[in-house]
Amino acid sequence: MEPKKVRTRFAPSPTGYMHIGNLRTALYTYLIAKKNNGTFILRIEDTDQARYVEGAVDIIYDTLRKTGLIWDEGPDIGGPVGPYIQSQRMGMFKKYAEQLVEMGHAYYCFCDKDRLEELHKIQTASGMPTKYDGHCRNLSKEEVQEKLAAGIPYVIRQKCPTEGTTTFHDEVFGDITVENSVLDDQILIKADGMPTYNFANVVDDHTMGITHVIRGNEYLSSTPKYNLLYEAFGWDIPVYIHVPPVMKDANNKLSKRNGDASFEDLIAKGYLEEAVINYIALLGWAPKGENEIFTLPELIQEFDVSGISKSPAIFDPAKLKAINGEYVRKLSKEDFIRDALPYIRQSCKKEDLNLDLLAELLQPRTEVFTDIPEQIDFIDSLPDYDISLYTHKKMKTNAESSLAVLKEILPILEALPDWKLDSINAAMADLVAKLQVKNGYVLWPLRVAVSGKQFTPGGGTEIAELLGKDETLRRIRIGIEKLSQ
RNA sequence: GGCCCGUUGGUCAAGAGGUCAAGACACCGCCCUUUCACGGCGGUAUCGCGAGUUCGAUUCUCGCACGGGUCACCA
Repeated sequence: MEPKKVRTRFAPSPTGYMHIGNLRTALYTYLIAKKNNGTFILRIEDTDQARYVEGAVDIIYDTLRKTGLIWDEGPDIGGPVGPYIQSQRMGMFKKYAEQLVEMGHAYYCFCDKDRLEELHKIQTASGMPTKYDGHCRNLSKEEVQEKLAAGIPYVIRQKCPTEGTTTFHDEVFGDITVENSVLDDQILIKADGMPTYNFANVVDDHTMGITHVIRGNEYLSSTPKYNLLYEAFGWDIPVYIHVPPVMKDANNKLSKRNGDASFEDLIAKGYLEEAVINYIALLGWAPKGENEIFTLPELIQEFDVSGISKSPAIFDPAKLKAINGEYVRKLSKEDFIRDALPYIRQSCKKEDLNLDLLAELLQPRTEVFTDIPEQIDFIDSLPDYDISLYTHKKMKTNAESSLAVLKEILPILEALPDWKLDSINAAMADLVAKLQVKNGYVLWPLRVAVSGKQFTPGGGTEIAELLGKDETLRRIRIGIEKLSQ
């Protein structure tokens, strides 16, 4: 039998932000489609008007576009099985539900909310499982007609078998079997005539030809009921791929409510889209080989459902940072400068800044762009430092030796005709040779004097070039003054 | 509480009935080096517990513990 062309769908609710778990689901959904030369579909599930948020759909579009998860069919571009916005598909569901009633797989229920609440209370109090008690399950056709005619509000419920078991297969979790007796006769069509999510989802997935359903494993427990629906209609059951949640810590999911970072937040914090995608791919999925750094096209090659983990994965900011660092280092110098400039300007306003040189110093030392401002906060003005910085055991320097060295350096640099890194380096090398000391004996005091810091991107000579001759000399004089006191 | 699912280092995780139980991040040490970082080399650290099957279980089975999910006219 010719296998059906793979069609997957990402079906988010427009809630106003894209959280990491959701984005990962979108990624896996995309990868499974592309891996199989299939179609990746975007469907917006906006039927909960109460939760509707202005602009939320745009956030979904933006995020998917920025991360490269480009959909082949969707609300904005259409496709053969539209509409792709659930609220525009409302007309079709009731007729499917009525068909189910006729076939004996669903029934009208006239129970009002008070009765249901009462039932729930009793069941909870007596420790019984809370489920619909089947009150309207066996109404005769006449009774139903009568109530319908009388205009009594009703819902349509799924008629689940009460005996036996239902088994379904999941690509991640394997075969799962449940007792039919625990299945609730869930509502398919609400009193307002609209479908519940559970029903709409099944009908939408089928009518859109979805072959692989990728979703969070919180849906694992409702899957048997979905399958009963597919079977009742005689539809093909999709391949299920349930993915475990992304956690903040051992006990809590990553969520906006806990104040955890959304995709947008991470980008705002200076992370690169590619790095975020690469990292979240690794959260709950392991590649076959030892490499962990993959671009999106490489992920398509590498991804395999068998590598998806069954257990939850804790989001580790340290690892994300490390991976981001890899991507920052891979950037071309031009791209690095473009992305880093706003962060550079946060703490360095100097006009005639040698961006080229600064970028070379900064790029290997930057894991996240937000590291940058603090690294270069000494450029605009010399920090007020303590002379203890001049003491470095390994360099064999102290305040006294540094003072002597700075006094040697000052006239040499004052006399230096062209202020270029090479000539500064050469001048310092000459001094080192003349004094017959180690490089650091001369260069450590220089760095401290020009930066006022212990750790800087690049060494004293690079900083000297960056600062320019006048400022460098000024700072060396300040150093001499500090050390002379 | 019923049902379902899960449990390999601090984190992500590979793994197979017999392995010195991969790799990455983090951490530590060394090298490189004018500091830090980058890069290179090395190190510490893991199979939840108890039975059973077996010559041998981390791997298979069953209990237990712990954690998660689900039990809406929400999605």
